[in-house]
Amino acid sequence: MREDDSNWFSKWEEELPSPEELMPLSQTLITADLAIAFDIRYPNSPQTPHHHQQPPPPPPPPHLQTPSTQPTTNNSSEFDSAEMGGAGSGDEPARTLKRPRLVWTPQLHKRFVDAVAHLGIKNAVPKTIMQLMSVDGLTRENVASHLQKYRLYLKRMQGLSSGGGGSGGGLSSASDPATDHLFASSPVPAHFLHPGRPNSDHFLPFVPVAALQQQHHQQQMAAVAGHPQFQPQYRQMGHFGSPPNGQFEHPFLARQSQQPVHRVGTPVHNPMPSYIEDLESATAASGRKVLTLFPTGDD
DNA sequence: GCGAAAATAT
DNA sequence: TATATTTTCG
Repeated sequence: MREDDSNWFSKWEEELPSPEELMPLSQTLITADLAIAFDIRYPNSPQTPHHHQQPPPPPPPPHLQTPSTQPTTNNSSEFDSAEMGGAGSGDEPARTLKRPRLVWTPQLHKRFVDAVAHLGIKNAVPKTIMQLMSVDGLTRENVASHLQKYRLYLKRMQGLSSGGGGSGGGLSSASDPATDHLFASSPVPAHFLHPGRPNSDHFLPFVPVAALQQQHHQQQMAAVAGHPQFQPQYRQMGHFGSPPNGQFEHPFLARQSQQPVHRVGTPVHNPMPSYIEDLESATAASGRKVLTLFPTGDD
């Protein structure tokens, strides 16, 4: 079991989205103007057949919440510069803006579950979970509300699996596809369901120091427009054992196609994805625009 | 700061 | 309409 401890983090690390995954997000932070100014050009994804071209200039200014209506007219709205005169600085938006709706993607949720599992249901409270998750941009409120839902989900599961046994890998049909899509995407630690059964599990060795220490620095959240959903960037805590001054900040590199799930009458074969653990979803073809977060002063 | 409920957006 | 996420209240 000790080995497990040492391994869990490694495994965890591996699960973390590769830089590539995060890249696209960073790109969005750069506005066209800015990019031009800096002579930066993103190797944007291959031209999608026929779709609305990627939004022109993703509004850099941390504003957000694009009205998700009308994907066709990607005209962004008129938010942006000009609007907050009282901000004092004027150009740099204060961190007083409202954050965009957080989208709990399977990955995020997985992290959440992991954190909760590692903490043990007992210590799994919003603040702690949030810290353990080390997800930039995630707020305690976000976690709290998700936790609320998650608990509800667990409760439901208990009820359904209580009488019968669902032992043996046979996942009972406790989860409604429509009800808990997200939750179903990540395995629920068995112990969660048995509070009254101190099995071998909770004893969380230690938590990454990096995760606990308050790093009030510049954290940025990225936003994606189009189908991508809001994906908070995991804080850079990869190696806490690394040199104290090991500050590798790779701004933005190149990243290309992620995996646009174009399921729009495209001649793509659906090999019956047995189980996608990356993204799924797409909430609706309406085209949810996404959100962007920005430096939160505190956390 | 936590948890639950209400409110709101999608 | 139902669901997801946020905001408010105890």
